[in-house]
Amino acid sequence: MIVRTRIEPAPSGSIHVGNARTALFSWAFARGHAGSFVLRIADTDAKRVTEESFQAVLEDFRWLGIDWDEGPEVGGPHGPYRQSERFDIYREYADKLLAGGFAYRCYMTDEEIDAERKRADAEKRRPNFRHTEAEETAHASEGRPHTVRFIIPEEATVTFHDEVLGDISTEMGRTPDVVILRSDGTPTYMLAVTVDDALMDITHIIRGNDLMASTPRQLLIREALGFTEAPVFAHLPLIVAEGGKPLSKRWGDVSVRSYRDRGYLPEAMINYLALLGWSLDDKTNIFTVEELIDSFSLVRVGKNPAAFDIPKLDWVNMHYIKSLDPDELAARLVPFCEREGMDAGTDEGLGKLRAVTPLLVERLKRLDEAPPMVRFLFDRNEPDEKAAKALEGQSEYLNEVASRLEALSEWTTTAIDAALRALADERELKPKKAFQPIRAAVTGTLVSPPLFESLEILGRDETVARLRSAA
RNA sequence: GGCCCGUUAGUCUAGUUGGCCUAGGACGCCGCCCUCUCAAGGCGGAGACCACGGGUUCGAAUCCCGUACGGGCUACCA
Repeated sequence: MIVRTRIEPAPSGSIHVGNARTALFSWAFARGHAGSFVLRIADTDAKRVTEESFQAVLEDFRWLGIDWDEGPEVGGPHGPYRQSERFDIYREYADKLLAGGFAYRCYMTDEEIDAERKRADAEKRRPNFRHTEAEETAHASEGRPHTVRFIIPEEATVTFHDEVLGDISTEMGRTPDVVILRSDGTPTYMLAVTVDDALMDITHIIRGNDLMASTPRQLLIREALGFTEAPVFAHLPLIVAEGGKPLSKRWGDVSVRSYRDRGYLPEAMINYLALLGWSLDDKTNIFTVEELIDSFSLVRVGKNPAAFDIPKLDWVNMHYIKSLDPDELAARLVPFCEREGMDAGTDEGLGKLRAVTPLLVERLKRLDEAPPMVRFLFDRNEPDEKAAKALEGQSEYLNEVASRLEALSEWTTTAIDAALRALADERELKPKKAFQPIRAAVTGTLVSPPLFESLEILGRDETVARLRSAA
């Protein structure tokens, strides 16, 4: 059997980290089994889907390094891969269901449906949305709009095996007949996903646990449609916020894009996401995508929800930042610096960044932390409040520092270091007392990369000029 | 209300067939060291009666039952 997995995102802008994790596992599973990974766009509710949000989804996957063998832009033998382009197919299957007596037209208005739901609830039974034959003919001749509902056999107990959760058995007695075609003739998720998974020969349906409840219904539809071979199911534990609450916008940023914008590396996101609900072994925290693919297995996926923990993500990200070589890091820093108004994309700008990266690499958790640290190389900024305070009454000292630096025979970190320490010794100043005013004068802040190295990179003329002007 | 799922430290987890678990690793936290700021790094530490209550067993985090708590679904969203 050739393994085929898929991810089916709804294109509502940048993907949710939970979807990214699901995609990652589904993808890793396919890759690890020399199978195919299909990207299918769940845009049956086409009204609010924009081209922009569709592109955002593709871009997020590309950024993460998750590629697809079949799907938008690459095509494939089972296309099209946007459900909005497959409506005819779904209608055809809905007709089959109708013809086979597995579905019926429901002419009820929203009000009627509401009322029936309330009644059913009070009577502790499932709601009934069907019509008598007479009603149906009447409604049809009036041209009343209708949906198509799939009949859930009341006595059915659906059983399936889940690779993560084990055997699941569900009694369908109170599950209402499910809408498969909306009144405008478009299919719902329940129909589209079932038909597509079957038609596209998906062998392993790996998806979020929130969709587990829909599995029995999909199995029933599948069976009614005559698709005899059932796929393997694996429902992944949900990713939640601290306290086990749903990871919603309310909690904070949940889109992949927002993490990208804050300077998380794609390799770090992949690594961290893989740690949510899965583990390589009892002690490995850091691994490459290749290692993930090689060792990923559904058996090792946990059952319980995982909380998204930013501090740990930061730690993983820091690890990957450290592993970048200086040129690579400098290049990745450019957009973040430009965003903050620095002229970092030029040869000169890149040169400055390249020079400081060795100093930054040990102190960045996120790429977006770099701009404030390197700003002094691009602008002569006004001292901030704390820096201004550190400069008070330091005129004479700063002028002396400037003179000493001017007198240096060579402009190197070692020479600067020696000169400034010598001066501090002469004046019996503790290092901190001696160096903070200089840092304040030159960088405009009390927090910067190591001082002597920073001065060397800045250059003698600029350093001296800043010292004199702050004095 | 109904159907289904889950429950190891603040967090992610290891714990595959019950004994090597006096529960392992990581993040975070605390302390010390290093130190020109901020970090990083090194060393050490606290933190879990394995949700709770019953069983089964010579022996249970691991098996069974119940309870509590949490979550998902119960849409003409996916």
